[in-house]
Amino acid sequence: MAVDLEIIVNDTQDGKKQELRLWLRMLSTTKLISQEIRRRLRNEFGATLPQFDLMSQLYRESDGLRLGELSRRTMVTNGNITGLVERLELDGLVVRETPDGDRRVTVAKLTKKGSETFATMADTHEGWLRDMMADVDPDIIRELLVNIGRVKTSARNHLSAGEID
Amino acid sequence: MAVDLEIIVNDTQDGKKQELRLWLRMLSTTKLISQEIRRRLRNEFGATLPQFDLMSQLYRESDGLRLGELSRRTMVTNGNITGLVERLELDGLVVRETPDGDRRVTVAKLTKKGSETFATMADTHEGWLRDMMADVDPDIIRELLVNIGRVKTSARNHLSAGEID
DNA sequence: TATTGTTATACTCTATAACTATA
DNA sequence: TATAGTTATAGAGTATAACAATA
Repeated sequence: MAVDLEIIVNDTQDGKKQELRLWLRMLSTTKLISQEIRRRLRNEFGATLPQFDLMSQLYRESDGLRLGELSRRTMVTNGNITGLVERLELDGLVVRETPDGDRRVTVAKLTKKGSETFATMADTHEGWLRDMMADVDPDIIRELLVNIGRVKTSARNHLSAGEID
Repeated sequence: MAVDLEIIVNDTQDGKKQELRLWLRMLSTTKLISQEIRRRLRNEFGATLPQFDLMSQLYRESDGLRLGELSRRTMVTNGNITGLVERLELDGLVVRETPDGDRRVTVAKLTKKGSETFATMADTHEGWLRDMMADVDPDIIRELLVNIGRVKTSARNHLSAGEID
C-alpha cells in the first residue's frame, strides 16, 4: 500500500510539470527545425520565414488581403507588416493597392512572379519537411496534427486578452 | 472498386502533405504561445526567452557550463552566446570565470541572485503553461511529449550536417 | 472620433567571418 | 595548427507609441 501511494504521489508530481516539459520540448523541436528551414530558405531563395508565412497567406487569396488581416493571420503587428510587405515589394513578389471604396485600406497581393516563386518554394519546403519527419510513423503524424490543434485552441482561450481570432 | 481506389489515392495525396501541415501547425502554435510567454517574461521579469533558456541550462549545473557547451545546448552560435551572457552578467545574474587548467576556457554560472531569480521565474512560468494547456487532457499531454520527441529525433537525424548532439 | 496604415525608435536576436589568446 | 571565445558587422524581427489620412 505504501508503495502504491508513493507511485500515485510521484505521478501527481510529475503530472504537474508535464505542461512545462511539453512546452520546452515543443520549443526546442521548433527551434531545431526552423533554424534549418530558415537557413535553407535564405540560401536557396533569399527569403525569411516570416516572408514565407506572409506569402503563404496571400497564395490562396487571389484578391489579396488587407494589411490588417495579414497582420492578424501572421501574428505580426501592424507596424511591422508594413516593413515586411515593403521588402517583398522591392523584390517584385508583392504589390500594394488601394481599393476605390475605402482609401484608408491597403490590399497586398502576390504578383505573377511572387505566385510562381512561392509555388516553387512551397514544393521544395514540403520536401524538406517530409524528409525531416521521415522516421515518424504517418499515424503518429496525423495524431500530432490533431493534438497540437488542441493545444493551440486551449492556449488561444487562455491568453490575457482574447485578441486573436 | 473505383471508389476504393479514389479513396486510396486521396489518402496518399493527403498523406504526402501531412508533414508540412504538422510543421505549420507546430510553428503557429509555438508562435502563439511564445509571443505570450515573451511578453510576460519581459513585463514581469525584464527577461527574454533566450535568456530564460540559457539560465535554465545553468540552473542545474552548480559548477556552471563552458560557453561552448552552453552554445550547443541552447542552439545559439558561439559569437552570440557572448552577448547573451554579457547582458545577464550586467544584471548580476551570471558570472564568467576562467578555470586555472585551461585559460582559453570561460565558464558561466548563475550567481545567488541569478539562481533565486530563475527559481521564481520558472515557477511562475510553469503556472502560465499549466494555465494555457488547461483544456488539454493530461493523457494527451503525455502522448504529445513522447511523439514530439520522435519528431525531434527524426529531424535531428536528417539535418544537412549532423552538428548537434 | 474611430479606423487603417505608416513612421520612428530602441532593443534583441541571428548569421557569418575575422580576430586574439592559449594550447 | 587547432581550439575557445570575442569582436565586428549587417540584416531582420519585435514591441511600442506617436502620427497622418480617411471614414
